[in-house]
Amino acid sequence: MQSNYHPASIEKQAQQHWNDSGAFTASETSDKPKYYCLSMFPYPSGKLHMGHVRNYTIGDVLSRYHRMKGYNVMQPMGWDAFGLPAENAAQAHNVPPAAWTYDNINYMRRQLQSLGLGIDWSREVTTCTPEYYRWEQWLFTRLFEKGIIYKKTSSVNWDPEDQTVLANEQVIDGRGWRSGALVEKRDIPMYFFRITQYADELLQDLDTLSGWPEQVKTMQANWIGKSFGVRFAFEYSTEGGTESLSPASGRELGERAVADTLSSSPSPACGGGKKEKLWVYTTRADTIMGVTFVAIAAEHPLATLAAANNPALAAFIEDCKHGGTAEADMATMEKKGMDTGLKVTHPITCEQVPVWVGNYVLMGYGDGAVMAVPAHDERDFGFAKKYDLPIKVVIRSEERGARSEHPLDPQSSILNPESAFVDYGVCINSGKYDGLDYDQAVDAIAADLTAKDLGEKKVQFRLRDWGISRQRYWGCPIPIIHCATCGDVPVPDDQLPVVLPEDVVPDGTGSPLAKMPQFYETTCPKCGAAARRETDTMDTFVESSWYYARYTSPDCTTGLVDERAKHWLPVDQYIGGIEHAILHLLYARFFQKLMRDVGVFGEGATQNLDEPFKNLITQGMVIAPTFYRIEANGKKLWINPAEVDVKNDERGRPVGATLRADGLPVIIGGTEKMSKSKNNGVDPQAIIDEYGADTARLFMMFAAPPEQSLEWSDAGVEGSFRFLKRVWKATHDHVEQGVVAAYRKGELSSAAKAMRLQLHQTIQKVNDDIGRRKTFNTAIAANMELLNALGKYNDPTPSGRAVVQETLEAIALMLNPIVPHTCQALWSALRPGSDMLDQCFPDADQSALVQDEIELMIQINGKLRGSLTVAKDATRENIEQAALAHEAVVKQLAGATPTKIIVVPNRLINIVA
RNA sequence: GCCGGGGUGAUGGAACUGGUAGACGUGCCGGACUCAAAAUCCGGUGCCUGAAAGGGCGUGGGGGUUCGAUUCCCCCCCCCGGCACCA
Repeated sequence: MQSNYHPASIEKQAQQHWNDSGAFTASETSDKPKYYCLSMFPYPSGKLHMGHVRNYTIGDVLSRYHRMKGYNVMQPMGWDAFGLPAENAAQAHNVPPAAWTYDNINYMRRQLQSLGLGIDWSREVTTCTPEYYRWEQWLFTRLFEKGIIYKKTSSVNWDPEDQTVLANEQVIDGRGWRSGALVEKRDIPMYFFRITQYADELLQDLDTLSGWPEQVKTMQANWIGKSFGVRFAFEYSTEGGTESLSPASGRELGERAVADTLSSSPSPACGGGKKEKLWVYTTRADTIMGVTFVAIAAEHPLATLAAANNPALAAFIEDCKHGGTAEADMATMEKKGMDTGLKVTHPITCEQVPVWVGNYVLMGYGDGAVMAVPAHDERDFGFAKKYDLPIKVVIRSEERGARSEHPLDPQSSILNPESAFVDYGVCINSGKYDGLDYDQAVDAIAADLTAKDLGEKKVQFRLRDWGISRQRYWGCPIPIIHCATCGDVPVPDDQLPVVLPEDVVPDGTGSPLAKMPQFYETTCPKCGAAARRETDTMDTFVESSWYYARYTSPDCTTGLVDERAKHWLPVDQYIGGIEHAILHLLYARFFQKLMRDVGVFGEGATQNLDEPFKNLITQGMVIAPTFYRIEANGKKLWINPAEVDVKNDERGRPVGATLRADGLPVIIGGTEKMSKSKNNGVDPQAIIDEYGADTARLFMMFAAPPEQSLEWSDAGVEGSFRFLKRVWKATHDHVEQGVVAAYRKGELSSAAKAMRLQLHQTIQKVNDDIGRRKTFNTAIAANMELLNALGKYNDPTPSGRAVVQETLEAIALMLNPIVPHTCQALWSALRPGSDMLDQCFPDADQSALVQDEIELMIQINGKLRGSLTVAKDATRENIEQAALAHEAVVKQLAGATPTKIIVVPNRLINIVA
């Protein structure tokens, strides 16, 4: 064994050995229980970043731990290879996205391999290859035929200068990121996945995911947003103009045709005559008597109607079309509105209520119109204040006589309301509903609306259908052919895949495929006439929604997956960034259900295949300090931490920083997510080259638990490297002393017994930390403590050395999932001729854990005053007596009699005086 | 704006079910080794007070429940993630 720790040669040798032995090739024929461990696959952006290293190290630690626990482990890897960055890079470097992407993949694969991950590379999938996306297209055609995929128009960000559709990310302060032109909303036809049809199942099945973090389930449940409310209509008479409300202007309404949103029917409700209906949805029907206006979206057909003879309104509606489509922008922008001049009839009071257009009303949610109750809704309140609309209070706080702190509550003595009273309470100023609580009022009002045929209780979801059409080149072609006579025809199986040409360099204007007759000119599969192929591609979220299934059958040419899917699915452990908590994870869950229902997994194979991911870890970000200088033009010049020296004061506090190149000061910024824009990224490759992959892995696992953000620290990396050197040296020094024989029971000194007690306590803790808690940082800390204790334990006798051997072997085994190269070598030294790949993870020796005495803390009035060592089986009386006789207790009590003594077994005694 | 998460020494973090706050690492201080430095090893290190023993304070801020609160409840501040076309 070499006396010094040389990671470069150790790691090369270990990786060679793992490759040669095919150690990580997963087989379906093993008789061990399966463990499918999946990390979110990377986008091939160029090179690995620290977030990847963290993600894949967590996956590898769990894979190797379970392998050592007797599982048949499958850990695959692949590439989420379609996407926008490839098109941007293509434009910047004049190289086709395909070539750029494949180059990146080849470079990043080598980087991943140098991390020593136990990956089955024979299962690698790349989403931009026809072998992969062929099955995505196949599934698309099946879903299209089932009606799960449908077409409707939807709003996109339109850059009028570049004549192209922009992603939300490409819209900055309402302008196109390249052109700087004001972005407009534009309605175009798109294909949608009917995810709302699965809303209830997606919500309910969250309860079955006991291995998911609560926060992720909460976020998904809120995203799906099931609400119980009332959908009802305000009526109004039309004096001409309804004929302009053709169904076509009801685009965006999705399932409900405009005829339903603005339906005509004779109504007996408030006066006779032919009436139109303006539908709204509310979860607060109990406040219906407080409605003082109705707000509709700018795109609402009624707004279009009202604007026909109203140029000011038309201009306002036009103005609402500027700005991006992102919900965060919509929700944070200034609330603006304009009176349409139209009045509608309140369905209960029959009063006339004004209709306003509000820029905050979303056309894509519900009916695109809302009832406004300024007294009891914050947004309506602000709007009413701004435009001086009436505020009618119809709810007071529930407890009679209780003094509310809200000025809008009649029971309050406070005046000048500055916010709405949004709590639930009891109806007032509401005629026959006075005195009813929320549930009673909603029941009564819904019943009255139903009787008038003007509404009913309704369950509504916040979740919207998933639009997947993208007017981009570098994506999976949508397998549809447009025929003048046959309509939208799905591409037949024998014509799949629709291959994306790979030699295209997009120019940033419009969609390249739409300019390529050789791509879009085709014939209709049904009638044979000349037809046009769809030139939109799919949202790249589609590829990442089913890749986990393809890993089970990566080479299958007869279907999306074959029978191997049933062996491996569901994924036992999924690991990825918290930023995917909603969209990706919801889409993947949706796809699992789609594939199940299409029969991808075979007939009668639905058991256990409702959900794709049994256990989930959402890892935090990798963050690092930032440094910058203010340039002459006032802009910040960000400087990489690697080029900066930080000065600390005598207590270690940073007091300043200088640029190494010129020795002049730089400004210390905040600690933020590693990014190109802040130039605070640390290249994993540099760390691997300098310290080895194991040091990088160890630091990543030690610096923070997986779910928290992880702060990069060069000194911390040094510390991890130091620890590996200490383990190496301890093993080396021991092995150099020669072979040891096993000790016999009963011959151990008390120091040796204490050493073994700590060893087996550590083994127990590490099993719990890795297996149950997934807190690798505390597992590593426990091993550090153990090594520190071993350094102090110095027993050169044969039995003493046997305990050292036992401890060093256990340390190598326990650290193996985290630093596998080093432990592979340590094991060879400790057990010549034996292979770490064949070893099991250690279990604690229960007999070593037996203790005769325990230490109890003594508190007086909850304050720590001393401690007491008692026999393990001491009675409560014995403990109390011993505590009362304790020197510190006698002194503190000063003769007083305790009123109460609390004894918490194995922990403490609290004497209350 | 809405949804979710976080805030503990100089610093990354630990304290798992309400029971010893600060494990382990980093930094810093002191010592050993060295001509010297680096590396390595040993000791110390929450703050205030005290010669010491000890005492007081202390988990973003304010309040509450409890014998006992970093942990549970209410209000507030700040930071981060997501918001449907970044992945």
